[in-house]
Amino acid sequence: MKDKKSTVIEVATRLFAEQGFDKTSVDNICKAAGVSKGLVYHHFNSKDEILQEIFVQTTKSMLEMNKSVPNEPPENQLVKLIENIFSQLEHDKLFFQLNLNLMFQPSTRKLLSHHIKERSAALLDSVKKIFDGIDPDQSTKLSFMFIAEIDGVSLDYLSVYENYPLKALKEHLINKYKNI
Amino acid sequence: MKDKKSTVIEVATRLFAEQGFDKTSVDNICKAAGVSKGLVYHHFNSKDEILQEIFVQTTKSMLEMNKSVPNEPPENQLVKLIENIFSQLEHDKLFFQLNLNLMFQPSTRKLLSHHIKERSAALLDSVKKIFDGIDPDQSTKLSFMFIAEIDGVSLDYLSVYENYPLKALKEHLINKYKNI
Amino acid sequence: MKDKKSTVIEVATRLFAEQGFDKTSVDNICKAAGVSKGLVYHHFNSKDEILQEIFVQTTKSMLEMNKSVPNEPPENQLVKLIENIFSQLEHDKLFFQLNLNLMFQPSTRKLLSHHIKERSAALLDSVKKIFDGIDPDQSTKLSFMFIAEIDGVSLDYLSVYENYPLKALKEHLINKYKNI
Amino acid sequence: MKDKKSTVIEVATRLFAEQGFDKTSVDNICKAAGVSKGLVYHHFNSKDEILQEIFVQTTKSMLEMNKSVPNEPPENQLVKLIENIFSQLEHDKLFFQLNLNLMFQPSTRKLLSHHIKERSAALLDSVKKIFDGIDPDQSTKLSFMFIAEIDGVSLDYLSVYENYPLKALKEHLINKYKNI
DNA sequence: TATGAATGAGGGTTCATTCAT
DNA sequence: CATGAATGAACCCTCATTCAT
Repeated sequence: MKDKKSTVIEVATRLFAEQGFDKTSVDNICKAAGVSKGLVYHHFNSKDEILQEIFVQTTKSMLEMNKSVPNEPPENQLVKLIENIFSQLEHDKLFFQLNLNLMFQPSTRKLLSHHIKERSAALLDSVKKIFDGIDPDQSTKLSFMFIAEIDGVSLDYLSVYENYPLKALKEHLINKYKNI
Repeated sequence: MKDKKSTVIEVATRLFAEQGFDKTSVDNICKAAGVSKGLVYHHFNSKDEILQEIFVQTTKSMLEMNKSVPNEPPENQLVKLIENIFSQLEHDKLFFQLNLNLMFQPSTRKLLSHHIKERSAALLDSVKKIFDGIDPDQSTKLSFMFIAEIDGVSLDYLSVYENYPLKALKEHLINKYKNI
Repeated sequence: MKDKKSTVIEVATRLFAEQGFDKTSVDNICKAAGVSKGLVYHHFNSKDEILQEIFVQTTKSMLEMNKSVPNEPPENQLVKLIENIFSQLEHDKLFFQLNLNLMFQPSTRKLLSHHIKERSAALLDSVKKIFDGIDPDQSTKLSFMFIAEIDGVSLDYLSVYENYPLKALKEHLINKYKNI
Repeated sequence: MKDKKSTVIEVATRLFAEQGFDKTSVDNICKAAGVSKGLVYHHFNSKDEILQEIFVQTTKSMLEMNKSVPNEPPENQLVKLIENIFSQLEHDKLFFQLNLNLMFQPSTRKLLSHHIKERSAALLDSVKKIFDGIDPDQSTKLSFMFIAEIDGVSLDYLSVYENYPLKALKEHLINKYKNI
């Protein structure tokens, strides 16, 4: 049988993604997870702490996903990275949506500010390593631009436009970066 | 003396931006605006309605800001649009932050979904009109890409990275689009 | 009809006296006072604040009770004071019991520490003024002794011994002080 | 190594004295004592039972402290008793404070009512035996007065006045009783 | 003896909303 | 237009106690 603490984390992650952190009560989580309130507060000191644990786990899996393959030429790494991200985008919308709303909602932002900084720096670093192999002089600017493109597409796809031409934009970006 | 209803809207806008919609109570608004609860509920049927009125106003001023100048060549229009947006980004961070968190927080998203769709369509339309003058075959894709770039930069600048190289990215985009 | 805020204060005073502060829930108070929780929190910021308001009121009425009559000889003042206090002791046990448990229970002590200091100083001052008219050199010591006797009798009568010989001790003290 | 049950008693005594019975959770005790909840509930049936055991122990040591020396003249016994109590008062404030708040807080009062009666009667009895040797006709009244003086001084010293003239009052009482 | 996961009732507090004035 | 008292449901959290291991 699965660890109850893990169950709580899983359920909470889903509910936070679907309804938002503030609109998800601890009671919601308990009922959805089939556990008592006491159990939740036995494993976590507060609702905030549940969120923080989720964010840290999420960061780990994002970094895992973006791990570059150092032996390949940088252009290939970029292409693979793009393919990776777009594939995830399609298959785990909720996961990305959660991260967007955690980062932009003032209440959760404050709560996670330290973790957000760490994660962002790590992601930038990982992209910059690739661009250092392409154009060291402009690698910072290019990295920020690359990240902005990814973030912008994600945002528009996930939260703005229905019928978003995700595939077309993926091809567009792959074409742009494979011959950069 | 200023209209009390307008005062409420102004104060609510600021508080929603600073603290988030859910964490701002009607009482907060009343105290900050120096009016009574009765007054607020005389002008608005609910807290949700305050938010909707804010969103509609915000949409108007965003469209105003993005209004193209039809007589100029499309490249110039793009450049002017970019300059416009980046200038606003710098001078009214709170305004953009509010829009980000309203759109990505599930609770407010639902509330505003109709208005969000309208606004997004209008913005897309206004950009697409310009790209139609450049490359009608790809204007949709190019418009989405353009919007993604703007949105991504905004998002990273406003909510992710401290010391974001906003100016460098502005120049980068202007260079990209002025000779497209 | 009586002010609901006053009703809450009255009911809370009684319940705190009967059950203790910690064992009296806000819900208890609401039900006993026939008001809603919202009403209580509309008038008081917290349960603690209710207690503080009660303590301040109590202090006022204690000082009122101990007000000396400056034109009389000090011995008479002492006798009147003793008679006053013993009469109150008999007729308002709950009132004194409340004050005892508020002052000795660590949680309420902390909460009220400032008010407790003020009250104690005021009471001491009021007694010392009388003893200054009897023996200025020893007035401090005599005041503390007098207060200790009163406090000790109160305490033993209210909270220790059933069948306490309150009258006999009153006579004893009156005899002691009328010819001091 | 010390008995774990004794450790629990010691820790609980300290915490009850510092924070009050109601504000001390079983979990507080467990953590401070370095034992598990299961262990505590193995040795005690309930939190209340811990308190009762503490009170009984406390009573024993109080009676021990007040034990009179029958062969001496009663005046000397009184003086020795006063010196004993004041010495304890100075050196173990927490111990006395605990007893005060246990006796005056309604919730703990009820719980301990039987033990409180027993203790009080025993103390009165032990004092009365001395006064019987001085003035059998008035020994009851004198005993209650004596106890009231001691209790009043303790109460004011422990819980009311900072900078209490404890020594002066001790001398005052010793002078009063040594030539009674 | 000893652990700590698990329960569930109840605690203090917040808040959108209503309504008499 | 304007006030603010009043409601009641919901929220986060605490805690004495139980029990499988």
